Amino acid sequence: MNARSTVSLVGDTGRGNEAAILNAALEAFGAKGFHGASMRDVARGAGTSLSNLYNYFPSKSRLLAEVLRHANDELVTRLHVAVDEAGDDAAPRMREAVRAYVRFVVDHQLAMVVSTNEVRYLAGEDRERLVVDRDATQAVFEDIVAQGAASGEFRTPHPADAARTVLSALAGVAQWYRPDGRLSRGQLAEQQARYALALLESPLAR
Amino acid sequence: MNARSTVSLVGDTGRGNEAAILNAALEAFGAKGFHGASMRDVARGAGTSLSNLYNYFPSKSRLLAEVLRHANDELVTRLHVAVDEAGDDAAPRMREAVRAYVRFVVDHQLAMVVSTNEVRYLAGEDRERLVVDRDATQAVFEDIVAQGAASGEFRTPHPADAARTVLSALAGVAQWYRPDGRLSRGQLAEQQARYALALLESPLAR
Amino acid sequence: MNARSTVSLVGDTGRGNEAAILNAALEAFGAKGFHGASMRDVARGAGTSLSNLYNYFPSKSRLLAEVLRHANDELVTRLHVAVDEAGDDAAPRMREAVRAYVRFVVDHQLAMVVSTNEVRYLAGEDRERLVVDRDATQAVFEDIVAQGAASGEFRTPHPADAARTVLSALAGVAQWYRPDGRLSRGQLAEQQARYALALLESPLAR
Amino acid sequence: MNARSTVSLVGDTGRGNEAAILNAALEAFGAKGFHGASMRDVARGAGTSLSNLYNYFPSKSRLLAEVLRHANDELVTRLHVAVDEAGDDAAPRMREAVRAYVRFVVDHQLAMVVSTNEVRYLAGEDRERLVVDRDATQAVFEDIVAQGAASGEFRTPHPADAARTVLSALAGVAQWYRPDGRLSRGQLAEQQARYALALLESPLAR
DNA sequence: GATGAATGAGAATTCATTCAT
DNA sequence: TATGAATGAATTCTCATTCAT
Repeated sequence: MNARSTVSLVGDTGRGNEAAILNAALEAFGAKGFHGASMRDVARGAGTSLSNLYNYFPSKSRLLAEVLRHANDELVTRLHVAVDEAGDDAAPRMREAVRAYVRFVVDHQLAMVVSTNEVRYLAGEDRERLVVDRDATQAVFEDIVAQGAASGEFRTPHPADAARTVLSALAGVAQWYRPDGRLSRGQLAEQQARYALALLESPLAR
Repeated sequence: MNARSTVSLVGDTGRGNEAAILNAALEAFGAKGFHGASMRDVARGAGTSLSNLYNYFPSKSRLLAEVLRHANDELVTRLHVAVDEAGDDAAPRMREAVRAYVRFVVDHQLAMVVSTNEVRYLAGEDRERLVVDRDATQAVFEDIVAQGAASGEFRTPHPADAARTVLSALAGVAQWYRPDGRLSRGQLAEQQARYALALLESPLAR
Repeated sequence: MNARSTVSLVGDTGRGNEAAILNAALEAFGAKGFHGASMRDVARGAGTSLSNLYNYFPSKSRLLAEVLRHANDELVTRLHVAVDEAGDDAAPRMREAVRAYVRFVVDHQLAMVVSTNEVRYLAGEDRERLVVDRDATQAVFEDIVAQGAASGEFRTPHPADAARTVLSALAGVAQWYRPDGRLSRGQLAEQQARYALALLESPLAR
Repeated sequence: MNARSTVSLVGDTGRGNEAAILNAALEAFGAKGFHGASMRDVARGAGTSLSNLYNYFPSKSRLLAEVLRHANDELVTRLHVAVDEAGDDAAPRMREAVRAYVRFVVDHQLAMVVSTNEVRYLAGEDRERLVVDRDATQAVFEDIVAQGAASGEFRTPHPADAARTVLSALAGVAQWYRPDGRLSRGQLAEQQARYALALLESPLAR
């Protein structure tokens, strides 16, 4: 069984409609983009009134910021867990990082798409906080590539550039993935892991 | 000297302000996104009046469509020229395709960014026409990978998936590239070519 | 004393500014026509902001539709009441119908004028609903004429055509009536009743 | 054969596109109303350019004025001809006047509809000139009714009021007439003549 | 927390009209 | 006479946000 319906990004936060609003915002921003979606769209999706939105979030921008924060937190957490459990060698660590990333895309594709497409509309502190989160994700991959380059497991030069390229390839997955596609979640993860290791010129890549 | 200021995508079309409007639209959509940019922004950028825009394009959507058409036409043309001149073997053909793509990104980064981020706001016929153009780009890479897989030059299985992944990596370049960056245009192209060939498991990849 | 200032068509609806907006719309459409009047005109007349109009009516068309619906509802109601109280014979029933119609014109001339001149700008469901209402008015007159033709009270052939002609004559009243005119409300009604009965070739017409 | 396609109101005026523009304006104003129709609509209908319209008519208002003048001129002329040929007695004169009016409606329904619905948008001199024409039409009917009332042919009191009512009934014809209707042009004229004479309480009314 | 009403700014688009050619 | 390009004002409608309840 391939299909796996995307699950709400945010679970109950113990604060009334907050989770419903965040999830509705994710859906609205995903469907129409930040500027294309209106607060009315979000309210409708959350099943509450327009003005009640402002009891939870002071502005549309902050709403977007919170949505993206939830998405990135979850991704970073999953990456760290996966890598920590992968032992000490670079290749298996990279393999697990890719797997975790792909699984996140499959579970929360919309969150990834919105995260990619709408960050640009953040400004000020919100933007900075997001950049930090982004960098944390990037750092996970960079560290592994650097480690592998040092140990000889990866023969690619310029670890940072290579890591960035691996991440670009992974980000692409969120753009084209369809839950009813040919590959299962596991197969997709396996495939991307192979691409990544090959790109990094790991002799272990099958 | 690395920096190479991005050049206007559209040259004089022989019809009054048309080129100025298209270029201003590209800039506006690039800076603020399709919904974030207003027709006033475009008019201001083109140095004409708001209402005059509508003597050239019947709607904001069609304006976006034309911008994207110009961008994709140019890219597809460049790809075909590059590949045609690259001889018969898959690896050099892929290398030239990647180089041409990267050069286009460097010359017209904004066009690539807008093309990637704003296609989703097209609808109806405009969208379909764009999809056709997109598929043409993808086909160039797929054909090369398939040829290389058949000849043994590339050992990666699933040529279509691999081609798509290469393109994702390339699309990423447009998102982070800065003209004042560390790598020259040529170095950047070279690097991406190496990543692509490695990813495709070409034994020739250094 | 003849003059009788036209009274607001719509009384308080229990929903904020709704009645004020409907009455302002009636006045604006009456003064400048549907396309000649702007939503700004309506807002100004209703003493509210332009955008607030859209909290009550989703579009200018729907606003027109509601205005016309109120007008026609009132007319049809008055006609039915008048006819029901007029006994069983066709001639007095026709006389009362005409009287009621004329009284409505005098009380709500603007509503009648707008109703006549602007229906054409309705479309879709709104138009259909209005046509139904219109037909109800026409049916009142047709039924009476048909009854009178059957009983011999009216000697005109083609009851439907004759009824339509009577209604045309009555509709004309709304176009030229001025409250400060020569005839009182009662005299005007009497006169029109005489014309109608004569047209229908009733021997009772004096 | 009933159907009789409405014929262009204005024939060649010996001045380039003038007739085409006037007829296109009639059609546009008829279809969408004065304010609902744009000069672009008129230009399209006339097969010429927007700006060329202004070589013939200095403004939209004047264009409307000219259209209405042509329509009313033709109607008044037809009425005078018909009445002059009808002998000296009031009843046959009225009959011929009604016939001529109905024939005009059938031949140029659109002109009548526009004439009725859009006069209100004229202002200043244009309006005054139209009112004069209107009054000429009304005078034709009033004179006949007055003559008949004096001679005893019509027993209705208040000749001016009665004449106005007859005209209202006739104006109604333009609003509902359809060329593919049940009645032929002749039958329609006959029927309306009967209604008019009956309304006027002429003993000769059959 | 929750709501409905309210608002000013701004959106895309259309308009009648002008002008240089 | 004819045109295409241009424009400023106005159009309908939507927006994010506020506020009294």
